Amino acid sequence: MEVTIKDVARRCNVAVSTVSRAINNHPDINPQTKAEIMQAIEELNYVPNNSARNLKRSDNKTIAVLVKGISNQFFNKLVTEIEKEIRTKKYTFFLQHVDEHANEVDIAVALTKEKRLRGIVFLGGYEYHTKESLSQLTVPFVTCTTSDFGNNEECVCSSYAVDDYKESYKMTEYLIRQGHKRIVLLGPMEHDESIGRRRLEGYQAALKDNHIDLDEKLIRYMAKNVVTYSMRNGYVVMQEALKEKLDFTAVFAISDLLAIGACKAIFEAGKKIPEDYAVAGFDGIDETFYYEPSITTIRQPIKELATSSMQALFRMIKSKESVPGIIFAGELIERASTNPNL
Amino acid sequence: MEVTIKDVARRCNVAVSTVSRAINNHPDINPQTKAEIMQAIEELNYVPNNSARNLKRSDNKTIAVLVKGISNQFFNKLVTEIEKEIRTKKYTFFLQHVDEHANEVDIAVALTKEKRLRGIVFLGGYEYHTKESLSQLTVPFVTCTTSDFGNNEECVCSSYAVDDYKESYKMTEYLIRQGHKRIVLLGPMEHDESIGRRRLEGYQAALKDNHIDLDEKLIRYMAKNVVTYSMRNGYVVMQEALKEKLDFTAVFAISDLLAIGACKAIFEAGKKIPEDYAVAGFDGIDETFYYEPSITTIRQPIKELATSSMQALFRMIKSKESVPGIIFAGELIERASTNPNL
DNA sequence: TTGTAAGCGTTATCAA
DNA sequence: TTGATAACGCTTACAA
Repeated sequence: MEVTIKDVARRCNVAVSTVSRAINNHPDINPQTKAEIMQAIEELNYVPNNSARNLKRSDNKTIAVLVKGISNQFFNKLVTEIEKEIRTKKYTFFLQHVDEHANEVDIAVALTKEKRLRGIVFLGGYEYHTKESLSQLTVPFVTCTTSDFGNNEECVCSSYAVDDYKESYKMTEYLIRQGHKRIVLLGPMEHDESIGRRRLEGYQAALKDNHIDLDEKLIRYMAKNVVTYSMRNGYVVMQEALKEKLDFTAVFAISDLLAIGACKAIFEAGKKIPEDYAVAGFDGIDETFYYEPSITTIRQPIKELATSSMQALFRMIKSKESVPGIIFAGELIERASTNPNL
Repeated sequence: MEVTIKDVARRCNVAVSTVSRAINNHPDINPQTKAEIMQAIEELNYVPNNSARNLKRSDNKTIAVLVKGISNQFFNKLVTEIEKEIRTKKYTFFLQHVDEHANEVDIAVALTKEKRLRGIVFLGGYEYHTKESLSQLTVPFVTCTTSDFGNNEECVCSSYAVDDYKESYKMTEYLIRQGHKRIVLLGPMEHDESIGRRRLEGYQAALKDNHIDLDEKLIRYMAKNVVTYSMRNGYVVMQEALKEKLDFTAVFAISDLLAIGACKAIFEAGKKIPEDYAVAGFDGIDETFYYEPSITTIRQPIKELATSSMQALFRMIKSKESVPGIIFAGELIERASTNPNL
């Protein structure tokens, strides 16, 4: 059997409450006694049972991170940063991937009860949830990379993301200024209501504002039955477009991984980047730099996204009041995939 | 306050034990009563408190996955598969990254007590641990991608990995047969005692068996102060080698990410792949296909690694007896980065 | 088939 | 400063 607080108490000839005081840094304890207890704990290799603690304590210090959809490099980096922040604050980090088609809020509600969460981080996911489901979320939460969940006046929450519409607009306009008029959009799933849609809208708006007629054929939705936002998806969709002999001079993919897949399809068709087709992505993952040619992209500030999300979450856990979120600026990084002079 | 089992019992005019029987699928319960209870649970939105359950139950169904060192695409894919397996079996998945320089076994021991783990999965990590520290591991564990932990007769454990030595030997020999005699090894950290070392040894052995003198200058250890096994590390080390005007015709990187970094450095130096330098990697991540040119690599069977590890772990949790591990064969995938005809 | 009650390992309250 | 003890929410003998 595992060693418990009782064993420690027995060993030191003190009551369990005294041991508890020692391990929890209570003020009213004799330093001498405490020292002895800590010594015994060391010797016995005692580690408090978390379940018992959580059962008793009101403050079960665990934070869940729910990642919606398949996790890729971008999310992984974000998660890694978040995990660090959580551990630094001595909270327990609990990660769960949630299926593309599942309702992350329902899962969060159940998880909160089951694990007595203190806070939740939502990564990715849809933007709109009903008031009813949201009001069931009794702990503070932050949405990261997705601006917010819609009707959430009653919740303690905050959100941290770039303005997907604006950044997408920025990239499209950049391509237009590079002289492109026929820009393929490697876009979201059809009927997407989330960040993918925002990016699509930014593209459309930029074209319009620059008096370029929107050609629906240039909008290529993500392939079904292929992982969303993946290299493979970009590859498949681009192959299709090339096979159709679609007329275009540039590709704007709404994620870097899609962009990489598209590049491969283009190379396999015997074309050059950027001479035949310019290619740009979105997210700013490291791969874009290392690809040959390096790929133009919008860099999302991952570190800032992670730290400010967590800062807000911890603040809300303390104050039980929502804090204002932040819209971060993305950075357009121009590289050789859209500019032969680089 | 959260709704508890008592609330459900009260609502149904039954005892808590009856409710417990209902939620735990005990046979001795009136189906009618059970139905009513389930109905009430639904209505009250009741979710059992995990901590209380775990405290009472002997079988706290959680499995921890410890990832050593920074996590990259390769590990992420593996972890995702493992998470799926764990959830399928209705276990709780608990992920923790452990620092490159920390002792993962010590962490596992503490975690086991704290969270009452039923099993552990070690990903990456060093190969040798002392008998004493290992004997403290009271729950079954599997090591995945690292052959084993050395002295572990007393543990309930198993291991799943490719033979790093052999696969590395295979790749080196392949490059030799392609006509290369001066092959740069983008190798492990200096003093590495883990898989990196195995791969280095495989390289050395292949050269020797093919009567090629080993030139120490061709062995490039990983850069310190840069994330290990990362694109950046390969990039930096390759830049260095090129600046030295090192004489070589091929590069064998002991990870795909290193290989990609190396490719970039080569391109930036104005050289061609594979015409000037052939490049090969190790692991078989998707990026190697999408890179231009596609990169020759050794594919590790991620899916099989994950499923067989977990199968073994579950079996050991049941039987409390070690099961034999498996050494998987890697697959050499020849691509354009080493063969201009592809 | 159901209810009663003990106990899992902690922390917190109260009294000493 | 310390100790005894109730309680946290659940499972499980055992009794009914």
